[in-house]
Amino acid sequence: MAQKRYLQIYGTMKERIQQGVYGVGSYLPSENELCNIYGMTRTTIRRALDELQREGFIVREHGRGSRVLERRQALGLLAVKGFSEAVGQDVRTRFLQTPVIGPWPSSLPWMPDENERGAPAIFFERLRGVGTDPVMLESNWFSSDGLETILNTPFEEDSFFKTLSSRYLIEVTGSEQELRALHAEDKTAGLLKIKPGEPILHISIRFSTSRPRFFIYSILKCNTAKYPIGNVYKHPI
Amino acid sequence: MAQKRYLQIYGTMKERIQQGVYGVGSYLPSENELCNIYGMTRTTIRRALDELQREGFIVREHGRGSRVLERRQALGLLAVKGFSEAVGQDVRTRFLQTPVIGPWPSSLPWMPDENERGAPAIFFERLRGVGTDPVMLESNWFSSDGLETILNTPFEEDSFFKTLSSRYLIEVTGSEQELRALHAEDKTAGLLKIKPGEPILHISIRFSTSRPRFFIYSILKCNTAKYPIGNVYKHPI
DNA sequence: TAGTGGTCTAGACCACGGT
DNA sequence: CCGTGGTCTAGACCACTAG
Repeated sequence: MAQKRYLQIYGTMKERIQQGVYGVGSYLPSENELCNIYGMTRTTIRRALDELQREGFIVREHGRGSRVLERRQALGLLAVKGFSEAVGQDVRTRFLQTPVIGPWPSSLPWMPDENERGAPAIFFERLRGVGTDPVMLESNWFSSDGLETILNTPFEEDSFFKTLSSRYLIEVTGSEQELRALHAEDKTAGLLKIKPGEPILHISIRFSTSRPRFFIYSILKCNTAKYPIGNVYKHPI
Repeated sequence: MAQKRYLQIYGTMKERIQQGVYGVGSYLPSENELCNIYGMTRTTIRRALDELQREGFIVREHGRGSRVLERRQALGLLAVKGFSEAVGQDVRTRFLQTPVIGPWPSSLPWMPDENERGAPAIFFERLRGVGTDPVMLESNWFSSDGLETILNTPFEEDSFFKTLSSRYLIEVTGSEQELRALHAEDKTAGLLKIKPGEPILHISIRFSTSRPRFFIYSILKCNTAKYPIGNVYKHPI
């Protein structure tokens, strides 16, 4: 085998996207067409497209096709995944603010669209720590439209996403993130027990969901001095 | 369909790993055994295991099996992928130090093992920028053992990884990363044209390769003020 | 050599989007 | 209704590990 077949098609498609043969916003040939063109089965074609999607070159749209995405201005270095209760064993959570109705924040990398701003936001805030060390301040916003009842009942198993799923049948389908290193403001510094101005890692996330035009916005402010954010990754490609 | 079958098996295996039914360092039942146990085909089983691997719960070992990994001390929030020339279009690179023989650094999250320290390190450093803005200082170390000839010849297409691959047949197979927000030291601040003490995002990476016990260590110091690190991710699960 | 994971084929049926 | 992507089956052959 000279090269893996899914790598051939992956490389070809990536090249053509970068060269503009398949322009931003346009659709790739359908999976069945690619099968015929390249003489591979759908499994192999799909494997290549899966990786292109993971790297943010395309999105698959059920019933429509695979659309070419705009390359982002930010440095595309990290393939980031969502929450998925990935925090470890010893993590403790304390509510600083249980869900309340409030205004939308002004400091997000993504502006909530008109549809979302039609209803006020629901906001909640938690402090997460390992043992007795506070390490992360988590702030969350989402549209109250249709979710007012979440104000009156506690989360299931302390998990917001599980509650969304089981009570409202809303599933997280994707996320978009930005990482920044910033000075800690006084409030954050106090909560994380560090000096104001110390560097803090800000992770801003926009979760997309199975409910159209419903997003969840989160800002995580992490003290990485003792617990850096980390992971292992084995390249599938 | 009550639930997708690959999600069933994914959830079951994840639960058992977290509960210690499959302890750290042990091997999961083989893919064929799982097929029989759960009455699914290998494709479906493998899809679940693929995701567990992506999230860092297991590693697949060709010819041996799927081994359960230790959950890391760091907060496991990001599934991070490697370089893969992911930096954008306008990115310019300037060598601050072309490859030279030198001592191993002392400030890495992972200590090079005895085998690697048997030979001195090769070090090189680059400044990467978008247009005229410097945004990232990249420092790299790896063992000189068998790679001395890399000192005398420029990289192919400016890419270290391409050079490794074509000239030494060494491929990157995985990476491990840690993210920290830190104060900029004077030297870094000068190069990135910011004030000393400003917050800087440090990304420490250990690349593993197809050559056993040969790793590449990188530290990226990023000024995220203008260009945050970012990405999109569509959850496959 | 036996067993494992890695790649690939050739189908099937379903859910979704647009006509 | 048809074409799209999403899930799944039932095989095949290969490459790697270990006894």
